[in-house]
Amino acid sequence: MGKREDILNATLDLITEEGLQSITFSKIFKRANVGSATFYHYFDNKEVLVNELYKNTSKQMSEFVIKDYDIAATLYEKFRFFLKKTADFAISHPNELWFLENYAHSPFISEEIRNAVDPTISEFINIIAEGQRQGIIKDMNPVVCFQIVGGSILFVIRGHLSNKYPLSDSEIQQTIEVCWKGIKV
Amino acid sequence: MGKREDILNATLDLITEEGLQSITFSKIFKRANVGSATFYHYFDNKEVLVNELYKNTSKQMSEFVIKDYDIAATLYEKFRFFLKKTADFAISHPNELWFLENYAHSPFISEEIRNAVDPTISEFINIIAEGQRQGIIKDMNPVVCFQIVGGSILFVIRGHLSNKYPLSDSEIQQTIEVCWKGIKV
Amino acid sequence: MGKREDILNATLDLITEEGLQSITFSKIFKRANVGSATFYHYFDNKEVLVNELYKNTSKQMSEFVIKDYDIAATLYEKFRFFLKKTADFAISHPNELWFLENYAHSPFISEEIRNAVDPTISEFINIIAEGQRQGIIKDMNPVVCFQIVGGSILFVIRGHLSNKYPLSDSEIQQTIEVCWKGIKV
Amino acid sequence: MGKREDILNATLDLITEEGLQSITFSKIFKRANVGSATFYHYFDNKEVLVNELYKNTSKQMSEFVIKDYDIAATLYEKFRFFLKKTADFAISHPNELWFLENYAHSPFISEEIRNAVDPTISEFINIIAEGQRQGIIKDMNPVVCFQIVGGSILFVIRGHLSNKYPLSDSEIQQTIEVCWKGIKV
DNA sequence: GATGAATGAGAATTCATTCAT
DNA sequence: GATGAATGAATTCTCATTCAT
Repeated sequence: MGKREDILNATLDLITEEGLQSITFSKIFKRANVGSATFYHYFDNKEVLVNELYKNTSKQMSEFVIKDYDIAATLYEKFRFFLKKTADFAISHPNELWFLENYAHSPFISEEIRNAVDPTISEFINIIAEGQRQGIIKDMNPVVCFQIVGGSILFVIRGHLSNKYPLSDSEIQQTIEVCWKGIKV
Repeated sequence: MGKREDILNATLDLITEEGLQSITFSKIFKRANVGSATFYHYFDNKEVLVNELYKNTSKQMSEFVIKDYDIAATLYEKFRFFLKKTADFAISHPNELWFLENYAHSPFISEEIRNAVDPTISEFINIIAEGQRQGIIKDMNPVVCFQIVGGSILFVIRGHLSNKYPLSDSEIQQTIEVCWKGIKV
Repeated sequence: MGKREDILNATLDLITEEGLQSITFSKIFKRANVGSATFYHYFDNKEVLVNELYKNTSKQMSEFVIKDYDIAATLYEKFRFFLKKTADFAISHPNELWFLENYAHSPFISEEIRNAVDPTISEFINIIAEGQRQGIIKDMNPVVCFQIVGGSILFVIRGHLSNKYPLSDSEIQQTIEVCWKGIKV
Repeated sequence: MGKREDILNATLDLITEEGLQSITFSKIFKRANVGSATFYHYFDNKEVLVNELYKNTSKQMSEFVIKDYDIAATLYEKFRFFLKKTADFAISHPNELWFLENYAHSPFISEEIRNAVDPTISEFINIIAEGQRQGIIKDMNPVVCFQIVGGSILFVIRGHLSNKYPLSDSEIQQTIEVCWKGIKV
């Protein structure tokens, strides 16, 4: 495992423990067991680090969600699959989720990276569009539709992570049902 | 208008203009026309300022949403009202919204303030519970239900604010319809 | 009891509790229950306060030591009296003592006040000079002689106050004996 | 010579030149030719610096006094030696002396450092105890005895440094004689 | 006489970044 | 490739003092 990974891991760990605001480079150096100059060997500056981390974490989430995706499943099953896997990731990786949500708006994240097309999301949006073509899902901007169902599932997890309520699998299933019922014709 | 207000206003203005990351105290002092020590006369430190601002902004949103609330309206109308007003606030106050979402997770915000009960949200949750009692809305944890519909509407706005798509009133109405259809029996 | 006294008392109290270095005016204002401007009504600035305190405390010590002075006593008895009373004051007013010792060297104390003649000390030095005239005490600069015996007694108390050793009356008597034996012919 | 030494030296120089009260960090940085952050690389904060300086200065005095100590000398000669060297140090290093006396009582100096055993003082106290064993010096707590003679010599120097009187070698010899006569049997 | 909000100069401290090794 | 001592500009925060009431 290289120093570069150490730095990225240490940064996410620290975000987890102390919150985004209070992170300093020297904390990262100490945590990653890395000299300060070593950092600059791998990352030109803070911005580059954060962008890299954002890319990494995005990819991690994307790959987690798409894993075990059954291309032969029905449209409804695929829809359920995406939301369920998203919920699973959010619950098991709360800090990654939180980092992604916060930094997506940050001036640090370059336009290019923020707008990069995520293949998993693309596939999900394709599924929605396909559903619309088949007359199963309501006609609307499929990206808006994606935001509707994505927002629902993520906010339900958020509420749970903020200790507003316990969350069992049945609530998650319920949420997915609500989403499906809402958007279907 | 006292210096304390000046400081709070200047801070929010600066967040609006420059984003959260780049704000420094000296910028606040200059903007508020206030000596540095004056700041510390009113706020013990940065944390206190941010908490105060969070309380203020929460209240602002809460009051914006509840304004013109018609207690005599039907349950469906009330539901639509809350989501529409939330969307209106989000669109017209993007920086306030972003500040609230980001800082809600920050270690700066005290547990006490984070968990404070918002009367507008309470009323919305009550409406949901009332709908359930009347057999109009599906039986589920009303707070979870609130997160579902709130997440939908806010994510739709977010997507718009991130330039993913233009947003006309008809998309907002559509979103509200999806929410209602999803949760009703 | 006037505000002026309150300020002086509060200042000495704070020196006692927190040490000289860490005293600030706002602490004094709070402790004395006095507005900041009230302070400046009585004392032009910090220097004046410290000088006033120095004068006050000097006088307090001086009056404590001279109290019950028996002008009819023998020279030896008078000598013992001064040293014993000095020791008594030092033990019972450690903070006053410490303030006097530290600030005597401070640039804050004006030359005028630092060099002001203390009547009690004058009387003690007179006693020494008288002893020399009578051929009882060794011939030397009486002020130097005063420093010798004063230094002895105060350092013995200091050592005690610094917890180097317990101190009973017999050690004090012993110290006085040493002083007397040292300077007598 | 490292930066750490530079900082300590600059601090002592400044105390010597300007007195304790007026020292600021930026003066130290300039004098030591050191960036501000460099200071914090070596010393966690002001307190640590002052403690370190206290240790250094203590050691300096200790080494000055013990220098040229003749272990073969008679007890009386040793006694004279310690007092004479103490006086020499006090006269030639008034600021160091004053720093030691003032800061010994300061809350800045940690208990541990304040109570550290000085080998030169230990040796002096041993000499006193040895004199008592030989029946030359009066029986009393040797530490008290040390304070008696130390206080005498230091107060005599103090009086001189405060411009109360000129001081030639003969007054110092006289003072040492008084001390010896006072404590011997 | 008494007040305390307001101040700005300046203090201590932190930070991202560089450079010689 | 790896290091960490060194940096100075920037930042947070303090302080003695003033002024309008």
